[in-house]
Amino acid sequence: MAHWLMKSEPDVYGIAHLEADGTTLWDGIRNYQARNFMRAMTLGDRAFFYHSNATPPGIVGLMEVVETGLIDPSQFDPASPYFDPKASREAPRWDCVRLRYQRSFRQMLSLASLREQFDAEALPLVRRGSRLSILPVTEASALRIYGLLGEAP
DNA sequence: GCCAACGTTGGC
DNA sequence: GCCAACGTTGGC
Repeated sequence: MAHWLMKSEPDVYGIAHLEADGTTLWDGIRNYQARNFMRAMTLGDRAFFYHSNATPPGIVGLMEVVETGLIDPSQFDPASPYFDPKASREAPRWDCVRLRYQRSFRQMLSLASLREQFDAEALPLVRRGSRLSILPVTEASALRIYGLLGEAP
């Protein structure tokens, strides 16, 4: 069971939306490195839900991977902002996973706090200018994150 | 609004 | 294949 961190803007799709929906398709990822991390996910993996473009940005909750290897349907939809004219049903380019809401943490763990606790090697998220919307989290870093939050793993 | 990081595109 | 220009993400 691996840990990941996945970013979403709370105004677009925040943890409150996921809590209401129960599960969600993590679609619209159009970055190959992020896509490849999704491909590496396995059932039962955990993902920290991170609010980006928020004030402050930070980790707000926890999700579980419940389906893997799904084709992202938005790439075929001309009306979608994620439409990709280079993708076809015969040769899809983007896939995604399904995530289930697990819980919201009692407090947010802000990026500023994470920067006090981790260097970029231990948690690449804290690197200045980091843009990747999906990142792996080592088990050591995951345990420390739970500890800082006062939450059980 | 500015800037850092970095992927993509296109000219050659 | 190189590289400059451009676009996007996202923090501050």
